[in-house]
Amino acid sequence: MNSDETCARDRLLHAAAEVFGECGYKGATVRDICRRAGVGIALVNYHFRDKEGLYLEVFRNLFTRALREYPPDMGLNESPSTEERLHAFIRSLLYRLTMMEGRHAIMLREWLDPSPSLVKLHAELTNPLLKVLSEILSGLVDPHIPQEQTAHCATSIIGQCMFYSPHSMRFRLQAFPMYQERQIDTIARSITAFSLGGIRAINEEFRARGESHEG
Amino acid sequence: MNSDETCARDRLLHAAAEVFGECGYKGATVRDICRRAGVGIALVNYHFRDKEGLYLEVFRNLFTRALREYPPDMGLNESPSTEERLHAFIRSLLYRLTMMEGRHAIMLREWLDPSPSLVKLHAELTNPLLKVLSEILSGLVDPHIPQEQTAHCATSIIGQCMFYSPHSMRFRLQAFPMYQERQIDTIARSITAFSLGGIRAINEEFRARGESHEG
Amino acid sequence: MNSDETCARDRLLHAAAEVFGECGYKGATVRDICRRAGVGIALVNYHFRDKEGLYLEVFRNLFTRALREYPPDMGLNESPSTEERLHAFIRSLLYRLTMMEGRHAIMLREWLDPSPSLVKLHAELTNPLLKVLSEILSGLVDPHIPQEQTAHCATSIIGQCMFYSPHSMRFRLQAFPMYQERQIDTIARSITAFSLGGIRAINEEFRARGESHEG
Amino acid sequence: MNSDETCARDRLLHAAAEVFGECGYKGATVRDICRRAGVGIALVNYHFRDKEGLYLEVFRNLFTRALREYPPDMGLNESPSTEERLHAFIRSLLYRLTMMEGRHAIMLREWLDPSPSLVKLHAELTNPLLKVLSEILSGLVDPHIPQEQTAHCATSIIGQCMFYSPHSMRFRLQAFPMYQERQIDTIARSITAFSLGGIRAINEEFRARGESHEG
DNA sequence: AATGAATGAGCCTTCATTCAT
DNA sequence: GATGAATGAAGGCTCATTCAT
Repeated sequence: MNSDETCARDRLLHAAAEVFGECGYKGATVRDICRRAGVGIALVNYHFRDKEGLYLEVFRNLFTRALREYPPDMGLNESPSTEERLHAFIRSLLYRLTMMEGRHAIMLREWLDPSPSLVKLHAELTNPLLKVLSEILSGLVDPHIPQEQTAHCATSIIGQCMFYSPHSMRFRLQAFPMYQERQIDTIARSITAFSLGGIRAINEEFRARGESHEG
Repeated sequence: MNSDETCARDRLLHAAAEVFGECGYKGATVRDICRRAGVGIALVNYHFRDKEGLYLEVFRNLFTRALREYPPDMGLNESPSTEERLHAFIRSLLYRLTMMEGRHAIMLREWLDPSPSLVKLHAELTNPLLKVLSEILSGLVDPHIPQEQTAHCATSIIGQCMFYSPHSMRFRLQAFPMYQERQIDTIARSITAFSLGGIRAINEEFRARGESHEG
Repeated sequence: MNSDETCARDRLLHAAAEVFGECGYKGATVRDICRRAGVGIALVNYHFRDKEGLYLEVFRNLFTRALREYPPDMGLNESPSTEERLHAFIRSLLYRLTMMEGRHAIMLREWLDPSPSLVKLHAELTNPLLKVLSEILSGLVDPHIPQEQTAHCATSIIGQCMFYSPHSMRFRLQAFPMYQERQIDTIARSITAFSLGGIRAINEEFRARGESHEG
Repeated sequence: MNSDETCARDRLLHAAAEVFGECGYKGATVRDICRRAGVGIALVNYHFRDKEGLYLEVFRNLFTRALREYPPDMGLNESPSTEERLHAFIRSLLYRLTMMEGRHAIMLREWLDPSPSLVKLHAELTNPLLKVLSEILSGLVDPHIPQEQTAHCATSIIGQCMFYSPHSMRFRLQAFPMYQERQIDTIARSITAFSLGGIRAINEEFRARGESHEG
């Protein structure tokens, strides 16, 4: 459609995001990507050196673009409460995951089943986000609770969000209905409430155990 | 070791579980599987018709074996409470996931990124488990809460467990420490407590909203 | 022609000898070789692992076969003189070179411009021949002549023969007439006479210089 | 170093001489040549029409430059003897071959294994040299000896020199020591002595045969 | 004079699959 | 029940070449 407007390099990135998302790294073929982009096969070697180089660039592009569009403090007012910050974090994560749907499914695949060669880049891009979550949790979890337990909470929260990915098992089992983009806010509220309740329970259990030890 | 004792078909299944687990469906090669199994290449077609047929059989085998060893009511006494049943469900799921680790990572891959052709079998095997969870949740979630919200709770619970899979992103980012097999019980307790708190919060929120509507 | 009689592996070797000889290693294509052999493309990988593996095997095959057919003591009677042994050596070398003509030109190419990966095998196969020549020369060259000078004589002899290769420059410049197989004996006699004269001259020069030093 | 001083065309020729020499015609890539020359890829087509055109030009350049530097009468005094002229011819040939070593190995490759498309140019450049050698030999070989036999002598002489090429088999087998540039004169003397002896032997043999026929 | 983005043919290799035994 | 020789389609990648600037 826009094969005459944008430059070939960008068309290649665009098509690669689609194909990698649909077929995964191994399943995608350079030929198919170039055909969809409407460019010669040799261009992937010319611009990105490799199939892997192309993949890496696509990944980086999508990740940063999604993060720019849906940052972890998305839609927060001036002085948000910690609960609001957690909600924003969860909501933005869900939005990013949803945004990747269809032509940008590559990111989801990478989250669910990372390619060995991309682990480094992945960690590089993801670690800042994890730090944000850790910082939010430090305002919710009892400060005496051991670090490990807090990490479990973080894992629980991210795990819930990831599992809503349209590429996860949940999507295919059809036991649960497919969710629409406009339902994301509902899901975000649900996960937030669920998680706040979970954290509260962890706190209570910890305090109860502490008292029984002391008493 | 037992390459001379067990029959070729079983050796093939064993080797296939390894290779599919290590490399994924696309990444695994029939040649490699047969080499590891110590059998001729044509045997895969002879016994399983296809690479896909072999994959399917491996999947069914591992799934049912894991389910036999760690059933969803694992370790429950005679008349368990609903909370105990949820804990048993979560714990058995974690054990099954962990059991598949290493030699049998194929299952985890399939959960995270199902092959299209296996969705049917997958649903066939998984749906009974989801029914069990639904039934457990029906004893914990306020009966007036809409079906959809209950489904969200189920999704949250399974999502948490899945995310502990050693093949998921969490495992590779190293922000969280790798867990040992003996730590599964700890994780199971944590997820159970977190989820019970989550469900309680969902219930409370629903009632609060209901009262505000009524009042 | 005999594509139904001999086994595929041999047909492949035969065709490869032809194509490598005509086009060189780089210039030859696996596709062309397989087409000429009347076999599928994957067979080169199946039997020889690589294009290089095939090349290596072709080389070894031709070399040993030529050596079996025209050994360096070809046509010698019971107690040959040293001159006769040199003549036999030169004649057999010319015969081997000529035998390679056409479909077996690969060897000539390898002698003239060795592939890096084959140097080892080449030396392995050639060194015994060089030892034979050295031993012959030790009966012709003055024993007081330094080793290096003897090596020069060996080089001169082999160089003369090699240059008659139908693939060498001489062949293409057309300043010299192409030689027929039946002329090999004439050429062998010429080179032998030339070389014996050369060795004699080297001996004389050495002695003359020695006397002038002494006197 | 002088990548900014000399014009692009010359830098291209220089780099091409290197790369062609190292990798041969097929092995060399236009991209590599242009990268080494520090110019755009399209320039080879612009200046030389073709990869082959570039090769041809490089060849002609090197050949004429070597011939200018080491002409076949190199270092001769006013009225040289025929033997001295043969020595000069051999010595200059060895020098030219050696000069091409390293950066300009292309010439040696071409002598050993000429590209079909260059045979014409090659003959054009080489034939005058062969005429010089023929003329020298006419002063050494018995005038009654048939033309063909004289040609054999010429072939023997050139063959000996060519075989000293650092790219020939001799160089790689390590059975003979590598020669240094300063040893060229020694080698030239050796080949000259060897060849004069050879020619003398050919003459003697011819006369002996003639007498036996007459007598 | 010179560039570099872009191309398509073609190369080597791999892979799942089959057939004769 | 089991083998392994043999296949063809397809994949990633390279290369000489051209075109617009």
